[in-house]
Amino acid sequence: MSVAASTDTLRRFNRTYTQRIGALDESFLGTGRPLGVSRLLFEIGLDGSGVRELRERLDLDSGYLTRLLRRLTDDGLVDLHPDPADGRRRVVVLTDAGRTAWRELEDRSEALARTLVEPLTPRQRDRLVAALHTADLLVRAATVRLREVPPTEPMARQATAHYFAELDRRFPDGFDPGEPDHAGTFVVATSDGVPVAYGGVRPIDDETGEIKRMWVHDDWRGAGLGSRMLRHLEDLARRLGHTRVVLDTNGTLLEAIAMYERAGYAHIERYNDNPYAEAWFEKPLS
Amino acid sequence: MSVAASTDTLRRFNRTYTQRIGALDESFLGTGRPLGVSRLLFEIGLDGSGVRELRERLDLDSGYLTRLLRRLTDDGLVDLHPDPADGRRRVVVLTDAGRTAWRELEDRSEALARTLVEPLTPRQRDRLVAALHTADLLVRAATVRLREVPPTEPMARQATAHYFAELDRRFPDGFDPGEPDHAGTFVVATSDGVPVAYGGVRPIDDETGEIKRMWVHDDWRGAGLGSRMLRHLEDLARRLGHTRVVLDTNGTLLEAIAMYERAGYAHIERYNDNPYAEAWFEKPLS
DNA sequence: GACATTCTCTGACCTTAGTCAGACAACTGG
DNA sequence: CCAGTTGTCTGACTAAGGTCAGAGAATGTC
Repeated sequence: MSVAASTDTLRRFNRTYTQRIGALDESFLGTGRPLGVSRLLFEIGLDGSGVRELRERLDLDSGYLTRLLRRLTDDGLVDLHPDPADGRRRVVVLTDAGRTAWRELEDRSEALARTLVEPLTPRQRDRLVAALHTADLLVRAATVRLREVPPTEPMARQATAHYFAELDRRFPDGFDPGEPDHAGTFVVATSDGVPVAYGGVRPIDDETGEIKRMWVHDDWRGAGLGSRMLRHLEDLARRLGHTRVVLDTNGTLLEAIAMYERAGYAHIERYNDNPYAEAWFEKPLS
Repeated sequence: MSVAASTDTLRRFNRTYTQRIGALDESFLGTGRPLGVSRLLFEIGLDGSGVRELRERLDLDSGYLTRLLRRLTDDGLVDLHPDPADGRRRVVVLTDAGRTAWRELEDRSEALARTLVEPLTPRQRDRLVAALHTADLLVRAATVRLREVPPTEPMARQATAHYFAELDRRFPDGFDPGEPDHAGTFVVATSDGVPVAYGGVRPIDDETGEIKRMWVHDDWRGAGLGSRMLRHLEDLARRLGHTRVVLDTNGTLLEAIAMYERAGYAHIERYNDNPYAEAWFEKPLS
């Protein structure tokens, strides 16, 4: 289906959704407390959370978050403690009252879902659930956030570790990453604060950039994330002044090779001495 | 599928949706103007609108709507004229500048849809579109609003007209509504200001209420709306002090009969002299 | 050990989004 | 033609939901 034909349905749905469920959501969850505070309370969760993490996840201004948390502490719903591992940070935990309030939110959220699902027949329910499940996956995939990171940042390290582990799993004789090599500019794709794809560009010479460490999370394969990351890295290489990109890969990584070919990469001769590489590609950047 | 099993998916989707698309929506549409004003502008549409209708559709406070419209007129985007048919009412029409702004919103909305759809492969797009289409229908069905109305109100008249027209179409010898009879309490189900289902309860005696003029819009059959209206009318009858409800119907209305049986109605003897009736039902109200 | 950075918090400030009561004009039913 | 209703508008008010600059402590880096 063409992009244009898809957007109609999407827009119609968006309208239906914001009008109906959005309104319901507010009337259900925002009782007694403003909606934002309720959502924050819910997001803290029964196990508590780091303030830092909350700020990232909810994308809030730090001053604003402090104030929201103030309201929750004033109401006796949460306690703030300094993080034992890092004295600058705080962690939030729910008090007993907070736990009760959290469960009440949980109940309301469940009740909201019920009012929506109950009028439907079992068959319709099945259809709705299947539809929403699909939509959820695809919407998540489409709204993943790509961000440049230094390869030494925790998120990048995590992604790299996943990448190496996968190579080790898939190569017949395993994989040894050797000395850590942090040359290049790296990009991580995150969803809910978890790395789901990764990759980087290392300059080989003025013209040429090399695409490195392309990785996509298992659960996210087939969601178009790989091609998206690849396009993103090509843009990055272009911005870095390169006019072509190259990459190497191993013959066992069939999906990757297929993707490179789909994306307009052409086979070339060996250009490096990477012992694990079995195929080399290049693509000119227009 | 059970209600409980369904709510998980729904809640997860709701979370994904409000977090991602909700946020995108704001950043896309709310540029320059607050989101509410933008939405209002969009809702007015290229053909203009009655203020009264806008208030109904968007469920806004009249004072608030006046003020929102003020901002749009101040910005030179819309003009307000008195309705020629009724001097109390106003109609809003877009100015040339308003039309331009409207188209820009349209473009942005389209662009938002694109950013969501574009990262997907054509196959995934198909899946997303199908899923959202289904979800849209079912969410609409589940969030229809039921409201008591005097049977003389325009909305009720419309629904009654649809009902009579359908009987006339389906009965072999047509249907003649005869003298208008407005006895009873009526309920209309509306979606986006259009009646989609209708029905009423007329007291026969202290114990007994009669369910009358049950009608569901063609496009909405099979969405559980009929059973929902029926349940609603039973509740209404209960509130009116009745302990049982009865109804009559015609043999050609097979779906209706099946629905009554599913809902616990039992066949009884003829209890009235309605020449069109061929089957009579009753149900005790617990 | 100095310097830059990170994290939380505070004060000052602002817009958005709404509610409520009442004024006033236009219409409707008897 | 009069009493009640409907539709719009105004004034007065409130809560929600932020933004921005900077202070001050804790930590990392050289």
